[in-house]
Amino acid sequence: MAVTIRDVAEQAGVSIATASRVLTGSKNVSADLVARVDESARELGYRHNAVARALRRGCTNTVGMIVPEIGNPFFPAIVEAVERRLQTTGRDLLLCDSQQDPAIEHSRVMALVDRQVDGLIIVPVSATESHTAMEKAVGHTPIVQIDRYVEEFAADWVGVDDELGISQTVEHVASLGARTMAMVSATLDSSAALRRHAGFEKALTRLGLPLDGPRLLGTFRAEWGRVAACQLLESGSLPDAIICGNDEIAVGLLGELRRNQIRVPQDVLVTGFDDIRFAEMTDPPLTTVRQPHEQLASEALRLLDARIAQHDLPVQRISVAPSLVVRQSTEGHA
Amino acid sequence: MAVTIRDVAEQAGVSIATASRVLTGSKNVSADLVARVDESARELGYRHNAVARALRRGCTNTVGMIVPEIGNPFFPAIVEAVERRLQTTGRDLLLCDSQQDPAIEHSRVMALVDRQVDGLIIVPVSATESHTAMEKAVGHTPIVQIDRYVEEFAADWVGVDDELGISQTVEHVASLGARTMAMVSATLDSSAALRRHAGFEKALTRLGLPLDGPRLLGTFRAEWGRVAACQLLESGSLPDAIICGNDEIAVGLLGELRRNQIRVPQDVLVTGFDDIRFAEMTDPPLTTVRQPHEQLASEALRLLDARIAQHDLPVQRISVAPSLVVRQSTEGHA
DNA sequence: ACCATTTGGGTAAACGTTTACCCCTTCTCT
DNA sequence: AGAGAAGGGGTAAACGTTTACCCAAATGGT
Repeated sequence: MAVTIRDVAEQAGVSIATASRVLTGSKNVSADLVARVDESARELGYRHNAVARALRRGCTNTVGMIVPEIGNPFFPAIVEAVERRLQTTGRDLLLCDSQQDPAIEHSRVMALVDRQVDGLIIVPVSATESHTAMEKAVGHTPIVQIDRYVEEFAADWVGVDDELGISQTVEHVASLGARTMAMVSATLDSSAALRRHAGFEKALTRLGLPLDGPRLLGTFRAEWGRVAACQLLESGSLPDAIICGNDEIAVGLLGELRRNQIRVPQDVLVTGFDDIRFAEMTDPPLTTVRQPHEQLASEALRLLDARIAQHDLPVQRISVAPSLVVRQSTEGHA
Repeated sequence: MAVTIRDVAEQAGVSIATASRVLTGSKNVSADLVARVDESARELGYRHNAVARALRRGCTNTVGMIVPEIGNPFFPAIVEAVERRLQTTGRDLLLCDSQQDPAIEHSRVMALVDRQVDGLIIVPVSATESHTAMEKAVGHTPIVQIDRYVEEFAADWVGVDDELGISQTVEHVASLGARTMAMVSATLDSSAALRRHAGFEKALTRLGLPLDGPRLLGTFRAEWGRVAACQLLESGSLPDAIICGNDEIAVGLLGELRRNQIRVPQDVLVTGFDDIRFAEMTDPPLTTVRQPHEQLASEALRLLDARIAQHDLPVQRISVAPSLVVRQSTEGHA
């Protein structure tokens, strides 16, 4: 069987309490006992039992995280940043994939609550349907939303200013002479889709550009970008620019355009959102909106830790400014 | 405070033992008590404490997983498959990123062991240096390696047959008339890099093709693919085909070739490995070797569960056959 | 009608820690 | 030298479950 603190104490000839004190690095224990206990622990290969400790201490040193789809490269980027940051404080990450399904999301939230995670970082699937899961969780554990948020529910959030991000792309392509624009994005379930869509409309209005261009709303996946490209092509006339809701869509769309001998940026400008790892490797490299993963992760954990320290803090919504990354999918138009 | 089983028992007017029996669905408890307890639990919003349960039962219903780099899209694909499969058995995933560093990997392994995970799924960073971490873990918890393995160490493994996969690409391009081939891959630290390299050499030998082509070994990242492309271009003469160690490398390489007006597949054939999500979206779409994620994940869990059930099972190494996916990066050569 | 068996449910121990509380030394200060 | 403080270390309770063990009642068979 596994060696416990009792074995260590016995071997060192001290009480369990003393062994514990040594092993947790408490003061008030004489140097020779520290040596004896440490020695015994080393000899026996003692490892503390985190489960027992968690039960006693009432804190698991674990943070739960739920993302809609690990396969979408934007989320691993966030997960990676969060995980790295957690490691520096000796905590681990319990990761769940809600598979874009509010019901699964709900069950994952409860599972993490049951596991007594110290806090929860969630990218809610839906702006409306993720409501109940959040509500349930919030009574049990500190929670912060990242990237997306749910409507009409007061919980911390940190994310990029989606409206601003999209405006930047719209203004950018407008400055290059684009007047007619299509948007290809996801259906308006998530806050991300909603805000990006809203940003698109507002920017067009502000610039006095026509509002009657196509709005193709599907999912945040490349396959949808491909399908949407087909639809645009079938409609007969291409707009001056296609603003995509994220990079994955743009990638799929670029592929389909290429297959149809449409040249980007000469025939149409294309932009994405997220600046995923492959955005600079597409053909042509994709103009997009960069999300600062590290900053998002660190802000999220800052918020979470603040709330862990004090549960009844006022709700904060931190939106960080994204930055436009201009690449060839909009350059060299002239 | 949180509501415990004691509260439920009190409210239902039964002993804690009975409440527990009801809530864990044991037999031997009368129908009306079941009703009373369930009712109380519902009323009070009782959730069992998984930490306490784990301590008592000696099993956490948690599986740990360590990958070298979540950012590399191949790993999220595996993680996603594993996680989905775990959900069906009510278990959760404790995910760690070893950041390609054996030292970090070692500390993550121990952290997961401390947390009493029921089992460990690991993609070892290095074929040699991950040895100590594995050795330590194996005494504590069932463990299965996935994708990569460590040398000279008997632990379960499931992965794709790397040599076979690479052979398929080599034979494929050879059948298209390629005689000189370069390999662009990662340094031979990991079993994946090793086996793919070996497969490359063996295939060339078997086919009687020249063995003196360039072997550029760096990392499994796109940036390295880009740099390697530069080196190949500077060397003056391009080979007939470039066999890449994974898709990420191929993506970076394709980008750089394009920038230099090298046409693929007309001027050179290019292949990848993994069939990541974006392999069919590159320009041109990438011929590659598909890894069956779902199958790998399910085999890994099967192995793990078998070993959880019985620790002293004979070690198994399951290699599944990969399949070549031919796309335009090698087609239309003629 | 009596014994043997089953069924239902309570008592308490156990899982491996941490820590409040207490006691005994050993200082330090007057 | 005596009182008080401080340091060191042991005892035992607690964290929230599950479950072995036990006893009482009910059931069934003769």
